[in-house]
Amino acid sequence: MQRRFRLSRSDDFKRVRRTGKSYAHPLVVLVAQASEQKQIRIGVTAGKTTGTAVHRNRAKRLLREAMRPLIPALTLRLAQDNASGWDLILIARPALVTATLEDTRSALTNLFTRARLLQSVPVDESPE
RNA sequence: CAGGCUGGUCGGGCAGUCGCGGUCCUGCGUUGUCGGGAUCGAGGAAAGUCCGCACUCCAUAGAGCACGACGUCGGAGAGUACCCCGGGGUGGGGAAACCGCCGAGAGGCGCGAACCUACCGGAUAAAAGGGCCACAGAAACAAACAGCCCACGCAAGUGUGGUGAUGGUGAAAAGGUGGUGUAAGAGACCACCGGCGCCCGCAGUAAUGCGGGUGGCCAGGUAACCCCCGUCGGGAGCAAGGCCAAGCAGGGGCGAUUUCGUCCGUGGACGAUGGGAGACUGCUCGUCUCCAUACGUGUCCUUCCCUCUUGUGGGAGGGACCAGCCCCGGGUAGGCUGCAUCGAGCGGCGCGGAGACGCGCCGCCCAGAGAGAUGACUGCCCAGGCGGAGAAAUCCGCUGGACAGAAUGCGGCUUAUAGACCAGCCUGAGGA
Repeated sequence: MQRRFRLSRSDDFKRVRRTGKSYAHPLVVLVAQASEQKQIRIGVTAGKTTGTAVHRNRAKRLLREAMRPLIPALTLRLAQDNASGWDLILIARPALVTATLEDTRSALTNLFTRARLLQSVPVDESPE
């Protein structure tokens, strides 16, 4: 996931977490808020409860790697609906440390479907 | 071969696909949140933050006190970092890391290799003091419970005195054995042994060791108690610090009161015209937006209540507007820098040294984010583990890699760590 898709400013994080709408999953929590900018920006977070620095890094890398192939679908839908952009925050939960890439990806598609950012799940994956 | 000790090394490898960050180069009818290429991209502990140094800011005439840390000897690090003086050096001074490294000594401990020593300054000891020593015990540094002895009080018994030999207590009760001596005893005295101090000699750079002489000095321990002696020590930290700097607030300045028409009527509304400011836009034109001097009993919008001619008036509340631009200093958000290689730097070879390490030559340039890059998947292989087959070599299957993630740099320490390898040494057993 390239840096240009990332949410990086501290103020943005605060704003989204305060006013955005959140969706929970055992592995990860999604917080979403519409923005004026015509693009998707994603912030990835792992708190102290996730574990040590190694575990936090592992969780964030897993989320970014799982997120990467989903970005084209999200931006496509953005173009179709001519809708506003979205600022998203993904918050890792402790169980994510032991999860595989496949687990993480299905968790994300599940969350995006529930948040109505994706219309249907991709072909060979199903939300749990 | 088994068990053990010490030191060191490594801590998965290769290939492919997809992906991320830095640096450099490069392409363009498209200058991009663009495309292409090259190259580099975590650790031995990156961790804990227990310390030292560099670096930065603050404080600081000099000296001392207080407080804190440390304490066998020699060496390496290092005559380095750093400080001082000077125009100029072959100049002067000179470190540190909560006991780090090498070697030695002393004490302790283990069969031994080894290991440990805040148990290595001082308790009369280069020189001076204070405190404390639980329980038990008569008494813990001054002392007489029992016992022993003598004298006196007639005696039994008791009291006064002497005694540290005997008993008991205790971690510890004043060096041990034998003798002399004595009322009984005691280093009170003597011989030998042990300890301590002093003197001399020898060995060693030294700590210290050995030998001789000498002093009855032998009345303890504790300085991770105060204290004394010696040495060292300003404080805070990269969120240090430096530069730039939206917005808001502050200070200063510039800033348009045009004309005509219509309507209500001492002033306004609307339209036109001209004027001012900003944006598009670097400039001209043009277009668009805003402004009309005004913090007032202002204008506009709106909610509720009363009046009630359903329109007006009054009251209470809410919202919007009354420009814009320029300059100034301080400075918030934010940005840039510090910050990524030229250093007590790393690697190789040679030489010197017992070693820490030093010298010489050659080569190298080696991560750098700021919501934080170094990852994911697949295949093959490898150390190791488990199971099976086999007399064995070996083969087959399954499994399989810990602790852990840079954030100013370097150094010391501590802690975590699956497993593997190498070297030296010790003990025991067996063989030649």
